[in-house]
Amino acid sequence: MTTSDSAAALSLDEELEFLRKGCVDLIEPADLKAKLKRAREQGKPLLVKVGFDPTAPDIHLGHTVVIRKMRHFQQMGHRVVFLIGDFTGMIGDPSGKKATRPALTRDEVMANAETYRRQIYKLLDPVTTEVRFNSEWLGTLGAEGMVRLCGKYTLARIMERDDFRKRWESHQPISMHELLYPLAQGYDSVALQCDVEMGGTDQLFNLLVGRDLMREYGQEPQVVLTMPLLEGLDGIEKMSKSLGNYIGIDEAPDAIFGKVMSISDDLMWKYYLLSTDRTPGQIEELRAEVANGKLHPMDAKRSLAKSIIADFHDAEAAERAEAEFRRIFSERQAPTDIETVTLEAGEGVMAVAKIVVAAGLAPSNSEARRLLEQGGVYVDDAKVADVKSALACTAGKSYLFKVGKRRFARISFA
RNA sequence: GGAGGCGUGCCCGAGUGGCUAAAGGGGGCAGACUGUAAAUCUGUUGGCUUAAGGCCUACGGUGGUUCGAAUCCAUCCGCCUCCA
Repeated sequence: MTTSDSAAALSLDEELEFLRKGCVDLIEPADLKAKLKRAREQGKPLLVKVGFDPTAPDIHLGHTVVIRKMRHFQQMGHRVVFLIGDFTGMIGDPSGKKATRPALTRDEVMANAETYRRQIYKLLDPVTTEVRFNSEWLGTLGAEGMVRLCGKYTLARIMERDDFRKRWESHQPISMHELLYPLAQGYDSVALQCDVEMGGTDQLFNLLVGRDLMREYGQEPQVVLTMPLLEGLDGIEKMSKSLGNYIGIDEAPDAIFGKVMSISDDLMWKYYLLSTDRTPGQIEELRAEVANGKLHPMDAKRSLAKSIIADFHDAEAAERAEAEFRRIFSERQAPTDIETVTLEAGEGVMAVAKIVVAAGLAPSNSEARRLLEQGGVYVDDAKVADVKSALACTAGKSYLFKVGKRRFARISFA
């Protein structure tokens, strides 16, 4: 995206400022400065690590907050390790409530890694990004190694972690292996001899354990940097695939545009801050323009949507998505590309409700009837509110169906 | 090893024999309005049906008591708490 020779152009303090922009925790700023200074003097880039779950290769906008920060480090000429936690993933995730997930096979892990690569290179530089797997060192650690590792830490310190403590106090179960999770993650930093580890703010504890363990192993402790968690489309819960409130990096431009437009006006500013490269100053300017009426909030949101699409696709796709959105929602016209559904022709007529279901525009007859009753069904631009309506279904007949706000289909009988 | 508690629809959570497809909230969907799939308000939210009635499925699993069970009993499974 941006040139990576900019490091040379910045002073040490400017580089530090650039890298810490947007972060929540930085432990410790002085340590980072010292590391950056040494990197310059010795011409040896820093090693920056971020861990990812091997089972969920669908990257969404929430993940890109920290990935974007990884890119910032790359732009400053540092080394970035995209660590796939294939070993820790096999143990099980502490935050997961349900049963331990089945261990992934080697092939599955590799396939997921490929998916990750394809997605992260939309933001990261493929040449300087190193993809690693923590089974590389954790898998060969063995029971003895694990016991030794446990010996480096105490239960009291593990229990300092907020969610463990709360679960303990409210008598929620904590499995033994969950206690091992922070240690395993921390050991990753030891194995890689990281200079910096990043993650969401919810990762603060785990990242700090890495710092402690590195000291225990006689290494210089890593710098810890956390990024804010991005709320999902609902504006309340953190963005996640399981909650369905996410924008996937792989989604079609039209879908991304619509989803961005659906966030609240308030939330838009946080997306600007964490999902674009605009500076805080530029964002404040936009905000002021909206506040004093010079800029319509919808236009500000449009720009945001385009910026995000341009990152994951390209500027042209962003323009097309915007035009399509205007068509469908502002002008209430049918989209340009409408899926054609061909149904088997019959004698006589077919109930509209049945057609809606047959075309996959509603999951059940009851739901179709409800939609009709609520005035959500249009056939050839005319509202059909009568539940009993029917249409000729002889061969050659064709209708344009609109169900709800965004489901369209051309239905033809053959 | 012992004692006790819990398991309800997408989620949370009422409900202790019929009036319960099951209160209430969240989420979803639809409509109005609009500046957008913002905000707000309203409606709706198991399935099938010849749409009027009616039928089927559902309150962890399985059996049972009863004219009738989410509600009572037995048993199994899962989860939790306390004592050791």
